[in-house]
Amino acid sequence: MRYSAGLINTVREVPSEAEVISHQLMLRAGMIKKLAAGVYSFLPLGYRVIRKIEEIIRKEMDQAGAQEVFLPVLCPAELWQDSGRWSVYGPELMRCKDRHNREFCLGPTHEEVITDLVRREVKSYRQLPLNLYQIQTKFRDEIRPRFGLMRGREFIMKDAYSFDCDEAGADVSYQRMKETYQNIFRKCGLKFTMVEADTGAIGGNFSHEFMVLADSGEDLVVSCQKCSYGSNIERAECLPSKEKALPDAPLKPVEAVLTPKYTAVDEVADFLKVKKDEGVKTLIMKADEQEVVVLMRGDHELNEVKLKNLLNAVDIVMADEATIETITGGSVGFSGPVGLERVKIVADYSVQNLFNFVTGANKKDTHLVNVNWGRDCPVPQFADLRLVTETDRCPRCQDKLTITRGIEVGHIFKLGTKYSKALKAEYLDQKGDEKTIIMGCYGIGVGRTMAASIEQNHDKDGIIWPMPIAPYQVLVLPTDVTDKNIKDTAHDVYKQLLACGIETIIDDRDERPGVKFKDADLLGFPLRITIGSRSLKQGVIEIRIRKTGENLQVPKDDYKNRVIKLIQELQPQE
RNA sequence: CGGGGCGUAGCGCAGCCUGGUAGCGCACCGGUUUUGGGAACCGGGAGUCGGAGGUUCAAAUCCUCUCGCCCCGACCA
Repeated sequence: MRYSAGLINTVREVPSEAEVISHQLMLRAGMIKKLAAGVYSFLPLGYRVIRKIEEIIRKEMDQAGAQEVFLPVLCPAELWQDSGRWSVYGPELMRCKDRHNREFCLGPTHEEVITDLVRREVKSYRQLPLNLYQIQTKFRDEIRPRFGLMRGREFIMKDAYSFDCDEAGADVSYQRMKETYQNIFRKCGLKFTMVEADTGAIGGNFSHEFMVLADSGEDLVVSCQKCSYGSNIERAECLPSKEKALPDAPLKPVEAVLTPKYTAVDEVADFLKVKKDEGVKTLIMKADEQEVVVLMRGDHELNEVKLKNLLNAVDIVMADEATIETITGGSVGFSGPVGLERVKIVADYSVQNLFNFVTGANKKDTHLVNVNWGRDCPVPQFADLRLVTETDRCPRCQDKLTITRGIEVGHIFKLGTKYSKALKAEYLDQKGDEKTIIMGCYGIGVGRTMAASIEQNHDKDGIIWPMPIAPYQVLVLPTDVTDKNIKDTAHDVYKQLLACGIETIIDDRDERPGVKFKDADLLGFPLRITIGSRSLKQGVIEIRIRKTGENLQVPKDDYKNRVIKLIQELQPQE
């Protein structure tokens, strides 16, 4: 590729729309361009990266025995009504109507479509197991598209679906995808970690996420320093807190204390001279329009996903002021469990062992001290409802936990029969009995993987592409194309490398060297060969490694071998 | 959807408060000199000032409405 013939426009200044580094660099490198919020065009260099990631995915998926298909983006509403998700998916589903007023949606994921296909095609156990995948544009009308390719409303996703006769087979399929995903991300040159995850709107029994660790990540990843335990914080289990021995002395009588204007746990604890973990905070939530009171220890945070799963709710939000006042009869900031009737109360395990604790009085500017379960308020339902913190211990091995930010680039689910049952995807087994197919589904965000790679591989000068997904492996850079000797040598090197099957681009623009060096760094090609008067005089070829900044001077007759070797060395190690 | 911010040339911004010729830097086009880490000078093209309505002799500027975009929360590959 000749640079001068390419559509490559780099920009010096950071566009104001970009917050995270991958977004900034992709815009500055002219790899993507925004058309609308969360909707991006890929320009030639950017699209080359996408295609490289896609090819790695295809190769690994095919090797795992999966077959590629291509499903429609436009999906009829009926299928979604059958699965029940037409109403559940909410405004995130891009809906539209055709000229006959029939309803459709733009596929945000394809369980319905693929299950429909399979139920029509598969009749016998002889046709199973099956793993079908596609790489395609998905649509989700996200409330807030963010961070460029990281969270778009239109995005490229690889989605795969497995179909098995029984649980054992489904486990094998799941396991195979788990390994395949690790291969894919490793071959893309990413550092990642696999964690347990919540199943969310897709549903199913259990799932794993593949996380690229990066500060800009939207997820929090909990991992054990000792064993292999890793989990999305949404799912991370909390070990029950150590039991506090009940006091020998009889429980103290409840007392109301004036705490004017103090609503925050910190303030109340300070004011009453107690520790934060000696108080119970009371959250009034709405779970699908049903009010529920949640009790947490003062120093803990609610994990909304756990609450959602406990209540089997679709949507959880904080109740508004009016609702809180109706339920508690008091003002916001002074809620407590005492005297609450006719409302569901759930509490985190950590408050189970508290006694003589502090809580709101459901009365303005008032808190209660020495509250005790049973005596002063009903004993609520206890459950694991809180967010893990770094002071918690690993639920598997009791060692220390760390919490880091991560970008979810892949997610695999064991679905079970959620969709096959709803859509009646069945087969006949050996005995001729009708059985429901067991499913799994497996997603990879292709654009997000590209963004995550940049988050992980960049420096102050720009992108540093891992070799396997770089738009070009080598950039040949003549410092001055008006010098015939330099120009001819550069073109010769360029042709030689192409002849070796190396993906090469030559910066044949009539620009000053500084401009070309800056662009080379920004665009992030792994290897750069500089042809200038300096190296010509010395009779050497100069190879620069983007990642390390190392400059190699190699003999003219050996440079091809060196380039080939360097390309190999820069491949991810097995 | 709630909270905050921003819409002026392809990009980054000034001008708005106090109404009166639409500006700067980068990028782009032509020219001269330059050429190993974002060159200098000369000349040039490019703008419905997000949109609609209003106030006014006069609106980028004041008022009302509206649309878009970005950031913080709920969603997720």
